[in-house]
Amino acid sequence: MQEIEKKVTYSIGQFATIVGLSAPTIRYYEREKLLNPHRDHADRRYFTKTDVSWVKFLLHLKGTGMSIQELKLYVKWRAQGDATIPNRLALLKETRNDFMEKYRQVQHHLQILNDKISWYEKKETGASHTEEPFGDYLTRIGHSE
Amino acid sequence: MQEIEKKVTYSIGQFATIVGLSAPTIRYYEREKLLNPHRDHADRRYFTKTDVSWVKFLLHLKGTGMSIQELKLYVKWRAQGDATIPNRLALLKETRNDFMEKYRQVQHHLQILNDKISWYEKKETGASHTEEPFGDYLTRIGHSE
DNA sequence: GATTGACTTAAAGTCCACTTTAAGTTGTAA
DNA sequence: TTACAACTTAAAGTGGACTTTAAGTCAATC
Repeated sequence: MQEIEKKVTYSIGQFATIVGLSAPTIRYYEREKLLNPHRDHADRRYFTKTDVSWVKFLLHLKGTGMSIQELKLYVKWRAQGDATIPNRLALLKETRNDFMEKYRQVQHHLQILNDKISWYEKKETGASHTEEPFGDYLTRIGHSE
Repeated sequence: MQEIEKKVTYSIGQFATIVGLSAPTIRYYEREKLLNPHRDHADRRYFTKTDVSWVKFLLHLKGTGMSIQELKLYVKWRAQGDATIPNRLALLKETRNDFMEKYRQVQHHLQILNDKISWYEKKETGASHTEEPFGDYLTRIGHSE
């Protein structure tokens, strides 16, 4: 049963749909050496379930802020074997550090956005007599800046 | 005392430093009509504390995912007065919705990144006999995909 | 056997948010 | 009064991550 499953392959179009990218993007990733699909007798790419997992993993890394260049580096190191594990680990930890920093900032941005929405809602409801400036409002609720 | 405070002004260079942008970026924002600073007798821009608060607020919105185009729209509506409050509120709420969606995705990306780091750390420590593939590891800890 | 749709390539184009360049003006300090 | 830093403008350039174009190949269906 698993023997049968392992033979499943996808064309670039199918693969692109599965992973949520466009076919040109898949080709672009291949040019950047993030992927290297198999080729059939007519030189057409085909992809396996392993490729699906792999690109999904890359997209997770990308989603935490890694650039294409950093992904390339990671992929290069990976191809060089276990000796580069410290390099890869360092890269991932740095990525996580940068991510956490941005994450904190973004939470603050969200807080201000929420405050502004509340302020507008209050203004809409309270009609005319509610004329408190947004800056004062922020200070009052303890979110100055 | 507040009378004195109110007269504080900043040159574009000082202002840029305060808000954490470059002077050319400030000029760019002005071209995009997000800002409009005062001018002195020699046609040089000067900025007030109100401008500082305003650009900081814009940067909070930007930080939640609003594009320059969306900020321009917001600013345009703002200039049109209270009649556009519903428009602004709708824009901010849409921004928040999009933000929350991305936020959830990004949390998942982070989880996978963390898992990968743990997996490498385990591999580094456990040395040779720890040969569990990452996919299996994810499944085992309940973070498949 | 012709049409269709999905594939192939290399190269050029796009979008966003700035950044840099080039040429010139102004206020202060030596 | 000359040097210098900080400002002014319009326009061109940059970087990242794709996307589009153009010209062609191939396999399956009518």
